Amino acid sequence: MNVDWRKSPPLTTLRAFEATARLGGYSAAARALNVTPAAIAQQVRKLEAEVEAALVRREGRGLALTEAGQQLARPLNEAFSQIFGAIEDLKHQQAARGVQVSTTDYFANAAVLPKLGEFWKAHPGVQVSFTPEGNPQPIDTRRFDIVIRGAAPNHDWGECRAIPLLTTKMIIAGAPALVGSGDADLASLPWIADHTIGEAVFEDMIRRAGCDPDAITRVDPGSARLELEAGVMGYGLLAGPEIIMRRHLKDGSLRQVCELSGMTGVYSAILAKGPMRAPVRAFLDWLIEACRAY
Amino acid sequence: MNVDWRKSPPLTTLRAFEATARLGGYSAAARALNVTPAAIAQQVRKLEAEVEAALVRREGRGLALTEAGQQLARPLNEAFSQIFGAIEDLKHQQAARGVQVSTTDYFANAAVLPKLGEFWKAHPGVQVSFTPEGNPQPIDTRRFDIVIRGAAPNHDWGECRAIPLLTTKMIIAGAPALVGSGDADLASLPWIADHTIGEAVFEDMIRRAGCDPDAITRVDPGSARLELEAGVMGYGLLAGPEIIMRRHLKDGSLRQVCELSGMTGVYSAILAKGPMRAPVRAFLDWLIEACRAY
DNA sequence: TATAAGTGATAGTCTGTCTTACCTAATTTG
DNA sequence: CAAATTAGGTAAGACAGACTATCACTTATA
Repeated sequence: MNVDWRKSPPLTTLRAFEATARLGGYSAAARALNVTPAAIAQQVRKLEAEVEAALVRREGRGLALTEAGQQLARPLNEAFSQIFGAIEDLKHQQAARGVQVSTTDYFANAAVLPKLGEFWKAHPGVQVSFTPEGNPQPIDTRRFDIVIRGAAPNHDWGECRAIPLLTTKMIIAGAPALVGSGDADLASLPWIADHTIGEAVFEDMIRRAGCDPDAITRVDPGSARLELEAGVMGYGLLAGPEIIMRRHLKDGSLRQVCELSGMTGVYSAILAKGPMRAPVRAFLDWLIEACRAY
Repeated sequence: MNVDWRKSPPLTTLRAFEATARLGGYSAAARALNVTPAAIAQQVRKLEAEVEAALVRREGRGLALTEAGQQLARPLNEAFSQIFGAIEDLKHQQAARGVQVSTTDYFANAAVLPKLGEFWKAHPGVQVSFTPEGNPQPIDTRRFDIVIRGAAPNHDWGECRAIPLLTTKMIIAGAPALVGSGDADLASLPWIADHTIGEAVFEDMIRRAGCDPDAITRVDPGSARLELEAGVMGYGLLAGPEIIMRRHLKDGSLRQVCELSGMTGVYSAILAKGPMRAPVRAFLDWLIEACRAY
């Protein structure tokens, strides 16, 4: 139906009257709407002036509806119930839907999963679904509430909000068996075609390490998810963010060859602009806090 | 259904979104609600924050609804249509209902009916129903929109609004055949038991005329409606407002004996407090103007 | 009769909506 | 292809309308 609000009374007056009719008095309506009875009385009088009819009549200590009042009260009650119901449905639905997170495998393994138990404990009701994707994969903020990606500090995320989670050095590392204990001759060793941070960044790193991207031997394990494992197994050098190799550096399965000075990676949470659902905010807050520790 | 408005978004945001969804954009919605597009955009964003979901998405030059938006738009549209319809129904019904007027017979005959044609002409759509009642008859502002009654200027109308229509002298008059051409001996003549202004006032008038209400001869024509006619026919003296006898004074069928100085009658329109329907206001305005001429 | 609970009325405060102004993006038109 | 038009985005300030506070008054209930 075509509704022309220009010749309709303010909605607040309708709401006040509806509550008055439903609850049987100004005082009760005032409590329900969290205002003073005087406010309700004013609104109802205003509505009466608008429709040019008496809607309530004083009766003893309370109020009674006039015929016109009863006639108006029923549809108003139904309509407001419908509105309220629609809002509630949407809200619940939003709150119930878990948090959809897209991460790079390695970042999830290195930084998120180890601490995720804490989040489960703190927010038992919130379901978080991870979808590991390659770092260069396009960012779909329609499907995902949060997309975690690594990039250079000055990366332009376009339309989206980007919240920096942690900064990591970029390093070159390899299995001890490959790189030995001292300085290694990087140009002579094979490189794992590390895709964790993107191809362009990878080539930049190789140049910064003093090698020619086109001249080196590249080893591609076939899947991005196997690159780190391939590095640990000694199939080649790994170039990438320190954070994703940290565990292996610690337990000795990888050894850092050099640090690419003047180069840092930033992992950010990418979100669509606009409102944020409560569970998303909860997870994001936790994520920011969790990453601060690294 | 029990609606708790304390955890529901402001209705203005819902109205703004509903219009946006129905009309397909902020600009169109703004035109419909008679505000600027910026106002609509703000309201919709506020609603999005409230329900924690994106409702609209920019698409080219215009907008498109998200899934959540579509889900919310349908019930809102229905509900607002219902509200709007209920208001419209009530308003039309109010406007269509004619004006119910209760008058005293004589006042209607003397002051209202002669000019009523003007009102018909000026307001062809408005139906006015007159219910002649005796002046002392109780005033029922529930059944009547306007009650016209005569009384002393200081009369207390209680709960109601009283709008003075015209002031009239109180006089004593009789048929020429009864009172002759000079001064008449009032005490010796019969009096019509004039009820047009009320019994108490009638007795007061007789005293003011120098007679004892208990000593005079009273002629009661049986019905208040016949009193004036009885006076014209010479059955007795009439005491009452000048206005209701004026026509007869003019055409010579009645002759004024004396004027009760210090006594005036006021005919007033009595209305219930509260809002006034448009046709009622129209008639009242006309009535006030019409009475000013007397 | 006292007390509590409700409505009626009004003046002043204040919150929230709206406007203004300027911007960018996408379409249409000369 | 540039100019014009139409749409939405954002921020600051103006303004209206809703609300509060407080009075008086009425009607139930103990």
